[in-house]
Amino acid sequence: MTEKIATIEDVARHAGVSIATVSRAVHKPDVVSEATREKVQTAIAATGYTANVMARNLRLNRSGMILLLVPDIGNPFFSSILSGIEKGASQAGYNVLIGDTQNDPEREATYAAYLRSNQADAMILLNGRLPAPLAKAPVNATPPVVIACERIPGCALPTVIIDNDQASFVATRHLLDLGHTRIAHISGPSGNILTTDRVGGYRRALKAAGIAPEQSLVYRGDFSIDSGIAAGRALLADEKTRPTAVCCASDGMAIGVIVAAKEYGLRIPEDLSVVGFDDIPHAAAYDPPITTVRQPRRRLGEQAIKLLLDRLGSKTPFVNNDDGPVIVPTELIIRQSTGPCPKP
Amino acid sequence: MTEKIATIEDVARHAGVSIATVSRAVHKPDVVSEATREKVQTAIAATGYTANVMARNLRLNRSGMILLLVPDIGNPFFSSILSGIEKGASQAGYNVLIGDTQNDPEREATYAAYLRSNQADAMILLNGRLPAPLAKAPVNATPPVVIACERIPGCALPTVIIDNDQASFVATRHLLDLGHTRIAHISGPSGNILTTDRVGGYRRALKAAGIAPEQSLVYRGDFSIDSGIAAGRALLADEKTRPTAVCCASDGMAIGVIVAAKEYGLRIPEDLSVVGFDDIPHAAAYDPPITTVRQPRRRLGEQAIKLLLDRLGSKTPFVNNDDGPVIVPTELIIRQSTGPCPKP
DNA sequence: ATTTTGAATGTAAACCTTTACATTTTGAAT
DNA sequence: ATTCAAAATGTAAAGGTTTACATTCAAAAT
Repeated sequence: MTEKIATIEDVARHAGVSIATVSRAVHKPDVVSEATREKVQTAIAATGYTANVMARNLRLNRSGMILLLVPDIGNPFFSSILSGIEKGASQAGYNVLIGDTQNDPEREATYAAYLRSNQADAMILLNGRLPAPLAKAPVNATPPVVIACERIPGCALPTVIIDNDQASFVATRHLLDLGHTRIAHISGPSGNILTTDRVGGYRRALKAAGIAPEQSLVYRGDFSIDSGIAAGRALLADEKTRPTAVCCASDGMAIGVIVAAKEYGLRIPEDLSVVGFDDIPHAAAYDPPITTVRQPRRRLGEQAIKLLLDRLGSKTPFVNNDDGPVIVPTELIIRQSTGPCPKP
Repeated sequence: MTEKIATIEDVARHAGVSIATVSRAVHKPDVVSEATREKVQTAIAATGYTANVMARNLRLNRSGMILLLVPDIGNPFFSSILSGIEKGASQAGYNVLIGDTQNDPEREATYAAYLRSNQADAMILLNGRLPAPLAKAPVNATPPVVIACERIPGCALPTVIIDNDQASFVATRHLLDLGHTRIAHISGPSGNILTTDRVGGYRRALKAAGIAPEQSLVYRGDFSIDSGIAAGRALLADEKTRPTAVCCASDGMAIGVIVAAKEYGLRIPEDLSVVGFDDIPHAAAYDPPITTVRQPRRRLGEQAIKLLLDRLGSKTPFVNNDDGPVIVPTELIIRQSTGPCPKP
């Protein structure tokens, strides 16, 4: 039933040459005579031969696989990054294996083991945490790992990120410029470096404007729409203490806040201004279109894979240059979810 | 520098046994004596041994990889399906390699070649098209392939889908029940089976209500928000011929239509009713929340991987049972984007 | 004491490549 | 014709596993 798959030996027999010659005809055509090369080509076509990648990789001691760890593949934020990475990788002859870690350290560890077991040649981390087995590695061992999106403090591995602190600063200042003074911030989950950095930028902007940050105006979410709704309901419940503007760490949460605001009968942006983060496609199509910080997601992915391939190719050790992480610029996209502070 | 990675031989030496015993101690513990098993365990721990998966797979003639072909990883519709598949696969010890084909037949062919070259043990197709190399395969050869989401007409491979015709019928009838008679349909790209089936259900519902389908009320999109905006602008431009309801083949396009409708000053649902398809998370959070056909996406994924693993395990040939494709039920979720037909 | 059995372990082949090295062939230079 | 160099090809090892088969060993049965 299962038709036997042709091996290099079948091709060799068919072409009347040795297996070494077949291999050379394929991989080093210039070292083989014109006539033989053709014989081999014919034989390959005749047998329908495809090299057994597993055997090949075993011999070459590589897997041709790049492992990509993402916290949540369901988040559309990652998909463009991913496609940037995928494109670069496949051009260089690599496949991208996506590991959806769901923020589970155990899953991270499992995937990280792929490096040791030769299932992956390199790894890109989008999840902001060094898997345990890697963290334990000796200092001078530099695993082929690149970090993107979420920097890992104290980790010297090559990194490509945006300046989250600054981006959040700019977003908050946009609201300040519109005259808002009671500005809330809906952050990511605690322990997440994005949370730290973006809350930091928010506070810095307030302080720069001479406003004392209030603890009660910072609310934790998890980047999802639902967490934005919950945060919005809590923040906006009390008419007296209600902020006039909210700065969110994701577009999803911004949408959630707007949903909650509408429940309270608030108009956007007349009664409440809302800023998002990421600029996912749905941000522009929402009602109202959402002012947000655009992340150059595709570029993030492209830079990450570039950094990785450069290092893999050049045998330069996997440590950051002295210049530190690569930082790709963000842009505040002003749409219609933000407006002047309402007069009391 | 690069610390030598321990092989099974190192473990054997360390434990004072043969490599065969090491292998057995790991994979067939019951056939090895208690004492030896412990010696081996100690040796493994001491050497930090991890089996070279490549060598192992070469020997076992498997790759442990399931290839998943999706037309567009950026479409959030796929992510839940994906996570359902991933979960089932990893429980069975498989990895999922995602191939983003971008609807490019060449990329599809490239990925399909992975099956031959032992880079993947099986394949799940979400892209509605049999890659060329597979289509050419002899009739009785049944490659380990499962089809999900988009059925392939005339293809006997195991398939799990929703009843697109019926779902579209129900969505359209919902609008008819509300008194609408001028109902437009925004479809997927031509050549896509989803387009055929959903347009079919739409027409069937109209006919059942005694309404003659109008060609000008069917507009092609590509499932994206932008294509929905374009379709909406075209459909709603002329006040005289404007439909009072639109049935869309994706939530993204429904959102696009609403964006366009608002440009014309139309209120949803008072002036125009809109139905989506898929029930992505953003559908419920939109303003207004969108009436849509919920696809049980996670279940689709789970069923697909189940079908695949069953076949892989049982050596049953990869053809559909006589019962035909597995059909998972859909549900019309009625929200606030649909309402009674406006009185003229 | 000898044979038989069964369990535990070892030996070596096989999986399919790539490639260093050895050998043969070719063609030019003597 | 002979020699030599270069080009083309072949041989065999290596890569790390798993496993069929062979061997050893201890204990039970005779």
